Amino acid sequence: MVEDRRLAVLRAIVEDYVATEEPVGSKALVERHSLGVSPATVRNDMAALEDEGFIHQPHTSAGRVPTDKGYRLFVDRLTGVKPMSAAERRAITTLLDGAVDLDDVVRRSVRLLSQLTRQVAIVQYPTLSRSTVRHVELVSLTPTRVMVILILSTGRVEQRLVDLGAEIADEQLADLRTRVNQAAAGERIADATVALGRLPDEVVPETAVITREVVTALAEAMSDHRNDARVAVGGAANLARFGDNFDTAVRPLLEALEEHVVLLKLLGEATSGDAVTVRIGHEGPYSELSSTSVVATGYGPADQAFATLGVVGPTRMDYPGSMAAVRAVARYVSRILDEGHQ
Amino acid sequence: MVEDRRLAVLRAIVEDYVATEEPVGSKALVERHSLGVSPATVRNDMAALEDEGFIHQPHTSAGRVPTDKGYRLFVDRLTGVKPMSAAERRAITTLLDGAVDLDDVVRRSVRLLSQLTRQVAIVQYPTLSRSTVRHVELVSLTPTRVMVILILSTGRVEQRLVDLGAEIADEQLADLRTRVNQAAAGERIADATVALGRLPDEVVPETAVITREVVTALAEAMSDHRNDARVAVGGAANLARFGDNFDTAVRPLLEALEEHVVLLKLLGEATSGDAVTVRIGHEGPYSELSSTSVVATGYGPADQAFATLGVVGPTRMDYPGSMAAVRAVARYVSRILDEGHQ
DNA sequence: TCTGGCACTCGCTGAGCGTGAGTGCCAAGC
DNA sequence: GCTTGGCACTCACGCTCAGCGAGTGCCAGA
Repeated sequence: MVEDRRLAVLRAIVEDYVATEEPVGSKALVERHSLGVSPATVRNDMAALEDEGFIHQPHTSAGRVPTDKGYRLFVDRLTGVKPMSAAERRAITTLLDGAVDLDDVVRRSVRLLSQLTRQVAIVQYPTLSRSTVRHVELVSLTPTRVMVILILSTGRVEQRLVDLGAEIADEQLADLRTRVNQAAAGERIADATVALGRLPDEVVPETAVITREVVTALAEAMSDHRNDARVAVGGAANLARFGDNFDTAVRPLLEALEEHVVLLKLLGEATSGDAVTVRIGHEGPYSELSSTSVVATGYGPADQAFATLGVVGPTRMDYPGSMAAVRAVARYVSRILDEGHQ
Repeated sequence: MVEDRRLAVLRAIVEDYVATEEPVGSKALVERHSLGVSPATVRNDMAALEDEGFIHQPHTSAGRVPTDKGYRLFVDRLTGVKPMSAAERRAITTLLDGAVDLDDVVRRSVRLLSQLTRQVAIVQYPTLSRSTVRHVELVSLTPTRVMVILILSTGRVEQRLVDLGAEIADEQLADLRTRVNQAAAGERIADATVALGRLPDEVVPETAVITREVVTALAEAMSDHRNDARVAVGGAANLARFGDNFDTAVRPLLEALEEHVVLLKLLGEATSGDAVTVRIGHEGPYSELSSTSVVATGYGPADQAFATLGVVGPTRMDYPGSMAAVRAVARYVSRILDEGHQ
């Protein structure tokens, strides 16, 4: 009844405001939407919505603008699942199927997401917690420095440069390589770390120190810490589209994009499980980003720990469209990872 | 004499304009610089400089602004080598010495450059033309898909996902791995490509197809094509500092930053050898970037093909400072790569 | 509960005006 | 032959102010 119409009015306000970027008035509203009532009625509803804090008037003789609370209600109760168009589906499949490796999947996903949503896209590199060690390679760069390369069953590769502090002969290195691989190959990360931890005690004392250095580097590479910290960002050029409020919106976001740790926090806190989550304006932890929203979700092969991906944009954004795009890309990427992981 | 003073006036104009971002007038000029002449004289010089096209007047009754030609003269004849401060040197060494691998060196360099110059920094990943193959790893993901991982002597790692089109047994894969490594390990890229090319003819016919797929992927990974196309970008937040002329300067640059191919062209054309090169405004190939300049240089271990790094910013930028920073970072990175390469 | 009418608010726009930084030119001086 | 002080001139910028119009709140009647 009345309550329903009020929600319809709110929805109409959000939609119009997102489309026009201008405060929307009662008259324009009835013209553009078939609400079946007069502007006066809409005005009453607007007054009520404003009392409840869903919309806000920039100044007396202006139209209304949704508040964060208004967007929240819109997102929670007023948006259905917006299906992707055929062209969009095609874009997703063709672009992502061409990926040659894991990094490429991530890079392409970022590009895809930013193009679909015309927002800034952020994709976290998948964590590797459940994967197993495929191979460890030790490459001698100088007599005292070794590059440790860890290859995982997912195809993910981690590298570490190790300064041994002492010279190592080629045979020693070969022996060490064999031992490390015997201990770690085929094992899950966690198990491999344990097995490797025992290695220094098993070798002849002279090489114990060197072994320890290598094992430490491997352990570090395996702790997904640094992996967690890696994100790909794309579509920053889309920021150009909201050229107004440059200082309040664009600048802080541009700064945040440089700080990958901040981005991860942004993505991480917005996400729970594999549902698409939306965080609107001030709901986030950063006051400087109070006029930006985050739409994010977890993704990953079914049996693996989640990574997250999503988009960041102005609170005045196309939530249904962004949510649909984020969901679709996450699903498709998950499927690719699932295949790759068998 | 007169000519000398005119150049001094040009230098003063450039310096003041870079500092204040405002057209500079004759009076302000004599106040801030000890030119030893009166404003009237400076005005005469300015008129001459304007006739020659080195400076320009936005409108009558305004001060003068350097033209691209003026900046060019400034860069070519009026800037000495500006030494880095002790603090800056320290920043370079401490930040770069902490790098764990090649990718990390690049990432840190970008960060460093953008912080030193307060501009957008771009670093191309080093090419690998002269390096040798250290190891090739084949990881079976599904019965018909294999991840090919190429490890080079520089520590660089390339991955390719290969769809074999047919199933491959574990023993077959192990055999193939051995053969590939026997053919390629220790060889230079070019030689390895040749040796690998012969492989499909040497194996039993049943595995020839599969072998060919793998070899093709390796050859692709070794051609430095995709490597060349990789760049790291940082400091986009610095764009926020020139909030004026958002549309003419910030937006096109932001868009260019997304297009790594464009960036490479930008860097590449600006660079020749290991000298720091400056390209100013319209001198570049992109008309949209006519109000930005590029300061770039080649870098890399002495015996290797060059990669490039540099900064991009408004034509109104601190050229001496940027050139010094670019030169210093390039040198230090080259040294690190030299060590790593022994 | 909805609607039409009406008075009111107030940001936006554009015109008009004063101010001052900066110029170009000229005649006198070193 | 440069350099300099003086002087008239130009013109962007900032300010004020009035008119416009979109939009509102309220009220009385359907």
